[in-house]
Amino acid sequence: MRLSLTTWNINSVRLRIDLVARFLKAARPDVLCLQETKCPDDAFPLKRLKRLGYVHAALSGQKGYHGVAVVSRLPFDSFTVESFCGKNDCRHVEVTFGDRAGLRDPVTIHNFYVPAGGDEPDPDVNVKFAHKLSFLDEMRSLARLHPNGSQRAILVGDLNVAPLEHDVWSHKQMIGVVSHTPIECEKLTAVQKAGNWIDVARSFVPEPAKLYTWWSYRAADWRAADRGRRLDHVWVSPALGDRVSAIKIAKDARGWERPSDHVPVTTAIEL
DNA sequence: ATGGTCGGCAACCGA
Repeated sequence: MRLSLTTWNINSVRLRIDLVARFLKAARPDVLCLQETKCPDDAFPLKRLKRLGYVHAALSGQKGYHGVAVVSRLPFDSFTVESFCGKNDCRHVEVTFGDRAGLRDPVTIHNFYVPAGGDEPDPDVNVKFAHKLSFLDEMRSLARLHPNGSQRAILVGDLNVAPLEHDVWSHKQMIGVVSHTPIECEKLTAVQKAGNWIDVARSFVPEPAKLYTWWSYRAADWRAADRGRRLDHVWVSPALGDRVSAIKIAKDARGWERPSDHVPVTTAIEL
């Protein structure tokens, strides 16, 4: 069986439900992982998604800020949420597909929304940056993010860090900008190393090719400037390393009407 | 070097 999975920071799922529908009709992934839903669970547009065939949902939302969700055409066996830094701010949800999806060997999917970290890259004066660094430290030490040799796991989401030199339009000009500072790049890499996670996008498109998933709203012409960053990631455990058959970054979605500043990233995995 | 734009929700906060 082939599982296709999309991660997308939607920046308000209610405002952009028509764009979600447009994407799902065209791409038909089995699983959609959303971040920044900005939507309490009881207001999540489930009916619309069900009509599109996504009848299973794992929601962790709240009013106004943050929020993550996994919607799926396949049933999952379980879902849980993890809290970080002593806050319940809806930045993680995890689902496991197994028997109910017809899988003998289960697969766990972690969907993350890492704190953006504010503007000032100094944890002593900026509590948001301190929170981001602590969040990454907690991710690194969380045992459930250390899949063992045979465990099949996927970690996706808006990790709000562009860790490699060519994950930003200008390494030199971005080195002091939150999302690409050395300390957060090191901490995200430490999360990846601690869990032996494979960076799927970079295994298909190695450096020095530029690769972005986000373009700022603040550019007069985002396409012409092309000052992007790779903030959205798909990682797989070693057991799935040679089973990823494709990855696609849907850059065209950035040009849709009233778009999110992030675009969908879709992976296909042979299970 | 600076300021530039969004969305939620009703004054700013978070991105």
